[in-house]
Amino acid sequence: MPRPRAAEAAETPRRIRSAAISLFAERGFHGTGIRDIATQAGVTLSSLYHHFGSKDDLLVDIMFTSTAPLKRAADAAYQALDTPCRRLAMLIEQHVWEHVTDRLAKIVSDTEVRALSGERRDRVVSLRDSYENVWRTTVEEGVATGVFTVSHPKALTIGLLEMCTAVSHWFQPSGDLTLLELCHTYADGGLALVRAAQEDRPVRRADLEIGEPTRFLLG
Amino acid sequence: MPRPRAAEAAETPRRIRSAAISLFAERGFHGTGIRDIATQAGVTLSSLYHHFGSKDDLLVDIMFTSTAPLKRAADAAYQALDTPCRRLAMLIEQHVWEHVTDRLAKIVSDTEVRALSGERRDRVVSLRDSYENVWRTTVEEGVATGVFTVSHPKALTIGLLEMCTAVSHWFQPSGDLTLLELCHTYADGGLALVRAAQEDRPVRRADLEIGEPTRFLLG
DNA sequence: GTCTATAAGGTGATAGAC
DNA sequence: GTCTATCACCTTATAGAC
Repeated sequence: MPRPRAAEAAETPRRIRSAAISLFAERGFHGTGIRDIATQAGVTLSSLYHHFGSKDDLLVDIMFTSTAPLKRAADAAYQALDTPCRRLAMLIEQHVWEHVTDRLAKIVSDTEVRALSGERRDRVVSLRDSYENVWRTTVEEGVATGVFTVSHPKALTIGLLEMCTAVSHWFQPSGDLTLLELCHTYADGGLALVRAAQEDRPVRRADLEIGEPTRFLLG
Repeated sequence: MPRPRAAEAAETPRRIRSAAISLFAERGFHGTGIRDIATQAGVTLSSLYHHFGSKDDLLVDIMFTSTAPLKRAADAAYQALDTPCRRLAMLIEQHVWEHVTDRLAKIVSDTEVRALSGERRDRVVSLRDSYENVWRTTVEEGVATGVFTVSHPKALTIGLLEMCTAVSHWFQPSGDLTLLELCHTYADGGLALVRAAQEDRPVRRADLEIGEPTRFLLG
């Protein structure tokens, strides 16, 4: 018994998208030819253009397909959990989890925004901003209630986000460190980070008397 | 009185390098044409090829010129300071300082390694590894002496490094937050991070009962 | 050291048959 | 929906005069 035609038809764009993701992640958007994608997907050039209007459209499609689930999960977690600590921990763990399980698409989403321009770029940036706003809101509410103590919340929040994003570039699960352990470790790290200005913290920069950062840089 | 000829001659490659840095940072290596660089530097195409053997050579030159001072400063700081806390704080502050004051070259160094291959790539990666080894060694010594308490040192060290690297992409000095304050804030953040598994830390992931990261992701 | 001119091949995208 | 063939352009790099 043959598969339904609709399922067969939907298979081709999926293969094209998958081929584009791995090539864009490895060589970059401008480093990848439209022919390379077609070849790796096992279709001809014209077939590719039948499913995607342009190379730019293909990139936008990849970015939305990659970012939208993360935004949905962030909204769901924010709604379901009830304290800044719980929300931030879950945001961190979801972000890390997705950036490992869907790592190639995440690399493309996080490095190739600059390849877009105009309205296409605006839509992608807008979705990413709405996702990051969940993080920012969570941190701000933690600072407002006093459970987070950090001297410059915005700076550390974006730093924390980038730290979690970067797992796409280096992490490989092993016996030493599974993906789940990585998520837990980064959640604890993030919670420590947003309390970095706690008064009674034992090790603080100001007590070290190390001078300023330019001390070994100039000359 | 005219300038010395040597200084005039050395000015042209400097202008070429500067033009290439800003274009590679903005559009990426493959998104930048060799003609764009020549035009922005105010020289002809052949003049560019007289100073740099190829587009790849130009990229390698940029990466070495950008990374070498950071490695030198890291070695100097490691030698001059005497505890893991002091060394790590200074490594963080130097890294952040350089990634802001020389931000375009750092963006190129950090995102375009994939554009290289073969021996050129090996040399660049080798220099970067030797720099990161100073960080790794510092964290390991802190763990060995017990002043750093972190469940997975490698994972948090590379995360911390990426967090500091990312300042190139977003930070702009302002009245709210100067570059020096950013350096200090990140040093304190880093010190909090490498003590994230401290037994008596008040807010810990395990106490939050939030479930696992897939809770809001599947379905 | 810098120039003009050009080689040699890759690029995104389309036309039109089947 | 998929194919072959092709257009118009852009790319890195080099040749050879001055």
